[in-house]
Amino acid sequence: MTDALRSDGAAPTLEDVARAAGVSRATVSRVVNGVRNVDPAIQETVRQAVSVTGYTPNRAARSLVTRRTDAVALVVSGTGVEPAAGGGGQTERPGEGDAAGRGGEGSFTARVFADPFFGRVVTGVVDYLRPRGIHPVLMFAEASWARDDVVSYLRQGSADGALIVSTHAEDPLPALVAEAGLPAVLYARPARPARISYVDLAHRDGARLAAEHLLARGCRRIATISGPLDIPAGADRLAGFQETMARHGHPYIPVAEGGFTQESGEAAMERLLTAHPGLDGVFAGNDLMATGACHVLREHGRRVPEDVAVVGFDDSGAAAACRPPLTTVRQPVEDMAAEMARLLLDRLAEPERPATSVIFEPTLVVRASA
Amino acid sequence: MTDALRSDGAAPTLEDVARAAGVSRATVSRVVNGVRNVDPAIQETVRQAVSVTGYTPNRAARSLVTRRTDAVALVVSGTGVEPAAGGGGQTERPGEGDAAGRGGEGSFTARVFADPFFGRVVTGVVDYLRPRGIHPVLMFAEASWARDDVVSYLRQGSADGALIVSTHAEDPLPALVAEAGLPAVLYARPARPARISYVDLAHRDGARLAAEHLLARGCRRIATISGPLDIPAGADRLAGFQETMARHGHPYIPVAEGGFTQESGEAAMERLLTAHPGLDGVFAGNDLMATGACHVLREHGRRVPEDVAVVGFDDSGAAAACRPPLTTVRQPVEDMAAEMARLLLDRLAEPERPATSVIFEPTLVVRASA
DNA sequence: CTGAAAGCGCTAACAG
DNA sequence: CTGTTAGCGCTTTCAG
Repeated sequence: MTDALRSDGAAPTLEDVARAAGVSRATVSRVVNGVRNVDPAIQETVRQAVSVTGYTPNRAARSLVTRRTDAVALVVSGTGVEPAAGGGGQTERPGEGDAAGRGGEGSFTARVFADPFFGRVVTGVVDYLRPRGIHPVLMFAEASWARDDVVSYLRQGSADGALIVSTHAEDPLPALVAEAGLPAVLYARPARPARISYVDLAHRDGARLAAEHLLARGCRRIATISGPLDIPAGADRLAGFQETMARHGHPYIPVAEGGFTQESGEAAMERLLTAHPGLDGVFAGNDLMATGACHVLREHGRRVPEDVAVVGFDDSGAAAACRPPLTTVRQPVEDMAAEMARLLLDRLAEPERPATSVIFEPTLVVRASA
Repeated sequence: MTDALRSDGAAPTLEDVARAAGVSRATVSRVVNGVRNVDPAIQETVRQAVSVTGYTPNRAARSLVTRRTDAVALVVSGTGVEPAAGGGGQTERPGEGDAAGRGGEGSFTARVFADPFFGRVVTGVVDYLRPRGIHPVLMFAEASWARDDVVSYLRQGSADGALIVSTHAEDPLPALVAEAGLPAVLYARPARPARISYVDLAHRDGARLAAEHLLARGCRRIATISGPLDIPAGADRLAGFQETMARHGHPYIPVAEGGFTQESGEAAMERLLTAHPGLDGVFAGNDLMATGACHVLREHGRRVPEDVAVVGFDDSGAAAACRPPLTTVRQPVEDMAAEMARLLLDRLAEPERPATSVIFEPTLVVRASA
């Protein structure tokens, strides 16, 4: 277990082990890689030599010949968490100076992790990849230069493929990656179909669940706080909700658009309450906004769920942390992320495999808020 | 910009570019790497050839000779977020089967990201590393096998060094890495000093700020919800708080230990309230627990801050999201994480540089809760 | 079943 | 300033 047998400080190589074991590099390579057809006795000798020398295979050297890195890029792409600034994220690349790139509250990465959603994606991906010896490299692609980084990173062979969380419809990354023929899987259906696998949630079905629950509960003056409408998840949840409500005789539903943040949920709830003081039910596009709605409702003297019932979406940690705990539509993010990883690994093992998509069904989780 | 000039599907190599430009590989390498001493005219020719062939340097090949990967491991180590199970995280490595390692609510990775703290660390690290072309590889080291993975990952030269978030005092990883002589920087001072750099917060000073604020506000029946006492950050905050209170004539302070989660904060607050119904001030070891405390206080009819003042710690997103918004002690996590990254890069540039530590000073952020 | 030999694609002396 | 020449450490035919 020691790094002995080498005068210089350099790490021991196959050559060193071979010499120590009195065999050839090829043989050592075979036993290290568990290739069969090696005499058990020699196998043992080699193992000893490996442990005596403290040998560890050099990954760069191995990658060079196998053309595999056992790493995948986990990229968070234009997420719609971006501020409603003009342009389209085509900002300049930040300087390389000392003060540059220091993450204030406003940096893209900071905003990304402010939403529990991404932590769940990471969890699902990592838990699937880890037992398989694959390592995730974290990347963010909020601007043109960052997208180029992702593409060249993959083209350099620094990672075997990419897992892309791309919630924003206008995100150009999926197309870029697909055109370049790079192995990738998306979280969320791409705006324009491409030869690329993805996982997604049946958002409309989830919204239907929420609508039916509110209705079954006896709510009759229902409003909704939608997510950003330029994000498919936001738009689909709204559409599904309106659709179901219409089918049940409520063709018009007041809607206030939010930005998937608690703060925006609070603001939206304020607007809704001002315009419709008598409402008795609210469906929010995600749990963060639902939490904000609860706060505002209480501040205005409304009891939840007695006076106003509230249903969220996602079943993130925020749902259970809310007071009262939120009734919400569960999006199995961890499972979806794991599936995304599985699809990528399948594709890597079998490059010709056609692109596929897996759509998950949401479920209603009833807690105290509705 | 096209991948032309190569009959087979293989990626173009330096050789291809050299041929296209009518120069040697060495020259192409020079211009690609921006080495001076290359005739401007030839430089231009080469650049053209690069773009015509669609050349991208192969990272494995480059790493093999430079012995650099431009990647660092970002590892979350035994964090004390672990359940209070016996043993010491020496559990078996999970199977490699299909069902194994699928991240339920209970997996280590899931628990890690349930705390906003880690997202902030990632933010700080990524924002510092990105402009410098370094990529973070996410790793978790909650058990013995996982720690070995980290060590061998580094020894394989898969990453140039490690950024280790190790909050738990008993965590063996810092020592393992230090002994192996691998470049690394810690977030939080190691239990036993080692030749390894770290960043940390002056926890006691932060607790002092909280105590003084509560006192200045007029609170006289003060209690505290501490973090896990086997985590230095938890113990130090408690010690600092008690110390300051004692100095101000309050030698005895009721304390309930929590686990840095909202839920544990709720339970602790219940206990405190039962034993000391008349309390008028609470200092919680972090914002999550403070949020839980606020919930329980309200449920018990106490107004915050009128009846009971609450001070949190960290100034994480939870502080602003809480109703009322939390007065809290700010830990500049993003800055600390960036500094951690800076220390590592310095060390990589100058291997002989001695280990250093940087201690950050907390500040009080006054909001509505106290 | 084992060894010899040929590279993978790139950088870095060292000559010229 | 540019080209030639060695490898970096490993896997993988191909012989034996």
